[in-house]
Amino acid sequence: MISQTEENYLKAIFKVVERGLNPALTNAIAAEMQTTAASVTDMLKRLAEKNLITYEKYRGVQLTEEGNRLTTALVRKHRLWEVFLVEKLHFTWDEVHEFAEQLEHVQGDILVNRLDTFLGYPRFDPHGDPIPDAEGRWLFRPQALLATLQPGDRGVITGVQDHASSFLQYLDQVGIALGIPLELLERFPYDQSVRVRIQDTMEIVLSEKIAQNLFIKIS
Amino acid sequence: MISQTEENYLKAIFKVVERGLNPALTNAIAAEMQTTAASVTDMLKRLAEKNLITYEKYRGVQLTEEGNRLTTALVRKHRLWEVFLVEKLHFTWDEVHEFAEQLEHVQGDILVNRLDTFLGYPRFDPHGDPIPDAEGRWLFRPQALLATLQPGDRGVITGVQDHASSFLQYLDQVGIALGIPLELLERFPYDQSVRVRIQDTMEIVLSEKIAQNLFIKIS
DNA sequence: TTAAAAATTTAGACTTATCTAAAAATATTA
DNA sequence: TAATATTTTTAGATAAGTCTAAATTTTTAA
Repeated sequence: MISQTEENYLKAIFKVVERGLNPALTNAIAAEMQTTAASVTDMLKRLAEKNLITYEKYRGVQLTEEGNRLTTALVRKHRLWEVFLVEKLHFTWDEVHEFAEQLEHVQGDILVNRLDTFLGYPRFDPHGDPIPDAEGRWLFRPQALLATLQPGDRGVITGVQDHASSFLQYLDQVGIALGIPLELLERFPYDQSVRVRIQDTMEIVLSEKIAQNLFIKIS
Repeated sequence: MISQTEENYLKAIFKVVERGLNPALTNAIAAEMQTTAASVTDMLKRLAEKNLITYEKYRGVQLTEEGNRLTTALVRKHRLWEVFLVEKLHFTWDEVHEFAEQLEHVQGDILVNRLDTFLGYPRFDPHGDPIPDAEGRWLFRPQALLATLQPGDRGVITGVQDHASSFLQYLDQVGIALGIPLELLERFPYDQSVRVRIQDTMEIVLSEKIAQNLFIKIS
């Protein structure tokens, strides 16, 4: 058996690694978990004891195969519940995180799989993140940050890197949502902000920070 | 804040009281929670400290108004999730308890209320138990145990007292489900078993134990 | 009404998860 | 490469929730 706290640590390690830090270091995990390095060290010993991570003192940790399997299942649950919350209960994409954080700890593979069926086997969550299937397989799609596109590039908005409510609400306000066509018109060298056309009609200017957090699938 | 364990104790107290023991005694709560009397005593002190129960040493406990409000909300959540699991995810009525036990601990009033709306404001769960509304109001309906009916009485099956899987699966097997018409044909004095007609067509014999756990709304 | 039985509480210990403060190891930079 | 800064671990405490065994209170029955 694995506790909810242990599950949260596994996810934190997964996120740190996903962000490019591999092996994941104690302080990075502590920041992700919003706790102290001492608490993290304690937990890393427990997780290593359970063979969910490999842990080398002062050198950081990596998920084992079993740790990876568990973490993938967690991410799958989290994202499927997010789809449920948005599509069935009509929450907005900035409201679902806290609920999904709780729902992901509900145990029982059959429940997740029935939920998956009920939702029609979605492969991406409301933020555009991929949802692994029941066997833990990920479906990645080619996408690039808006900040890396060149003027003239066109595509469709496929995801967000930052999940902060304030960011998502801003996107709602300016009319940006997943699936919307977008064309990069020009980049202003002074502050790296970009002028884009969305929905093939409206033109708006987005700051570099926004462009650094929007994923586009170039067509 | 209230922990999941505290929530489970509140529900256990609620069940013991519902069953007719008021105030609820330590041993009855211990049996319900499948733990020791000593652990229960510890927890009763904590719950009394938080003003969720009134606790008199050696004399048992009662829910306070606040304790009752919290417990009602828990029962509401549990039963609404059961409806979701049966109606949307197509689980059977004997499969839903364990999942609902976990889902009921997910925090956030708005989530429960959205779920209620999504499900169409059901007032009874898959076992026929009433679901309190968002204001904590219960809707009771007149119903009697099959064991208390007289030959010639007719009605509709409205609920089960026992929720054990084996009982529910037996009912499935003999064709008994909520909403089905039933007529008591005769009671055999030897063992108090009953012969009934269901669906206005099929005749079956049910043991006294079954009759003691089936609720009928007499028409 | 008093002795025995049953129920309940207390005492003390254990586990998980957390913290602060101090010690140790690693990394950085002069 | 030696001194300093940073990171990480250890040591020792605390709180929640649990347990067993012993003590206490209440109930039952002779």
